[in-house]
Amino acid sequence: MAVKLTDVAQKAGVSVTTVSRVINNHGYLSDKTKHKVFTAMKELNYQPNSLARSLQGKKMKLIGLIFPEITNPFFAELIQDIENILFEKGYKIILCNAQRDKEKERAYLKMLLANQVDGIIAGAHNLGIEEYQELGLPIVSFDRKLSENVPIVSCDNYQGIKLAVHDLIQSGCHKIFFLGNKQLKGNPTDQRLKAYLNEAENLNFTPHICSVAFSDSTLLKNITIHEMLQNDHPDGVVCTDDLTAILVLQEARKLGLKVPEDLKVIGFDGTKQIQTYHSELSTIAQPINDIAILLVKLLLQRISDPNKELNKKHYILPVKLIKSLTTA
Amino acid sequence: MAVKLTDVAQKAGVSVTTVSRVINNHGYLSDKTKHKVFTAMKELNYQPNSLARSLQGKKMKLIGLIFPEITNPFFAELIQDIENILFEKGYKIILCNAQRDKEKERAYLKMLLANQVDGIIAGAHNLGIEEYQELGLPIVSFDRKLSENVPIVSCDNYQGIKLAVHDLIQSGCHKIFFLGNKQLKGNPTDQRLKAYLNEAENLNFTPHICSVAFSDSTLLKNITIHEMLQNDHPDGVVCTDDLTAILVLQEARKLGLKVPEDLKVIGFDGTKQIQTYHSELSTIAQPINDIAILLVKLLLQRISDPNKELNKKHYILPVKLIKSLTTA
DNA sequence: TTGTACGCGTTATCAT
DNA sequence: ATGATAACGCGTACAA
Repeated sequence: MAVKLTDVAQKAGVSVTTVSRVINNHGYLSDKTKHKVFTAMKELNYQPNSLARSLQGKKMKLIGLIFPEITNPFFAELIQDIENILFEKGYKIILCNAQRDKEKERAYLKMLLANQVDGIIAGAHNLGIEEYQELGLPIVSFDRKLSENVPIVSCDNYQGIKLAVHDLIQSGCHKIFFLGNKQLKGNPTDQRLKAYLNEAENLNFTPHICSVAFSDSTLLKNITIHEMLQNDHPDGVVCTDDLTAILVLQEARKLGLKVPEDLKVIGFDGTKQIQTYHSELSTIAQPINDIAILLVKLLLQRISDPNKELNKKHYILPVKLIKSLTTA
Repeated sequence: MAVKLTDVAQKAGVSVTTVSRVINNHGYLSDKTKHKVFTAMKELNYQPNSLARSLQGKKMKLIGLIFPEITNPFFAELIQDIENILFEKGYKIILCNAQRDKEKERAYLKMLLANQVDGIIAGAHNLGIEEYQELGLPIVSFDRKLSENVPIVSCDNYQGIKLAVHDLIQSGCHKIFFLGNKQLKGNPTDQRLKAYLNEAENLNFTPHICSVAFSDSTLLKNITIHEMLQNDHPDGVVCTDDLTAILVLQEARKLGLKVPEDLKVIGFDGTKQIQTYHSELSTIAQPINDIAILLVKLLLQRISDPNKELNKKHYILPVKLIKSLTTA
């Protein structure tokens, strides 16, 4: 059995109350007693039990993170940033890989509840609003609308795609395709398609939408992309994420299309990973670190004061165009 | 306050014991009672408190994962696989990003202890053996030697580099460089350099080692690679990870070197990510999923039977050559 | 078949 | 300045 308060108390020749006081720096204690207790703790390598502690109503300093996957560099970088910030503040994270699995997400929600997490940062949403609402836990959401009283953080999806379209137009494109999810679900990311359609109207070009779902397999995406390139001959493609943009580049190469001469491509996300290992790709960069900072800040606010009204429901962070070879 | 056992008991008109029995399916209960309890649970949306449960001696069903980073696709995929397998078995994970930070790793170790995790899968090791040993917790290690009684899982690092060298030789290389960590620390990954040196002797070529540390910045790596390519004119490079291999390809392109005509490159890891988005790269693939399966299996064994002697200390899993364009 | 009472490790309240 | 004890929510021996 692990070392506990009683052991330390016995070793130091004081009561458990005193030891608890020393640890939590409560009330008045003589330096002599403090010293005795500290040395006893060191000697026994004592580590307080968080569980027993939070049984008393203390915070677990534990945050649940729900994301669809961590192998996608965007999520990996976002999660890593969130983890770093939370660690600084003394919080640990339970990582939940919801994939596209309603049941898994539901199971994880239960687990987080059972583990008395202090709050949840949600980035995957296979589930409906209600299930999140009835948790009765502080939640913040990334890029998805969950409920009226859950604050949303997202980048400026509209402005992002607008920048992308303008970049392609300025680079001389005439037949610009939108490659991404077609279904609108009331989420901030819907703004991407909306921006594309609006700009098509403003800039007077015919919109073409090639639909690939985030959840499609790479193989399926490749086939869709191949057909688009071969049959429709776009000279510009706006992709709603960088990975899909890379697939377009690969398929283009296979078809003997020269980038950027025959075809220009622009992505979305702007992760360090892709910028380092595919530096040729033009993209719209999301401010990943700022998103992480804001998500954490809002969550900790809600944890410390759950009933305070939200100033804002939806926080939109600015994006940045990173121009590179694929739209040169 | 959250719903607790007493609330359910009251609602169902039975004692807490009965409710507890229903939940854990213990002893004999009348169907009528069961039914009453179940409906009460549903109505109150009751969720047992893991903390109180494990205070009382039950397992937390929580595993700590310590890795240096999650943005590296190799770790991301390994962690994702581990997470999936553990989830199936009813375990949750606390993710610890140790980076290259001794203090952070130490702090995390304490936290894991405080949170009563059932065990640890360790893949980052800035710390010495002792600190892991005195935890008194079931541990398994990936690719690093921690302690005599901590089982290690790793791929066949020796065979991997041997395959890589042979592939380059067969592709006609004469001046083959080893690009990776030069320092030997008694870990399984040391076998990579050893294999290179041995094969140089066996196959009768002069070994050239270009040293880059895993922790070097991309910029620094690029400079080192650039100098190697420009000054030493290798015609083949064995890299100890895929990401570094991609950097070599990029620097080669900048220098106008044609791959594979002027220069052949082979990587190590073989993640799905790199294979999908850099399918041109030849590499040595680690069996990531098998590693995950084995790590979990060994850990759960040690959790259920901590004192059982290890059959083996070091489990070595086979690697596979994936031949592609960069060594064509 | 069901209920009472105690213990898990910690903190808070009340005493001394 | 320090100690005794109840309470947190749950599981379980023991009792009924």
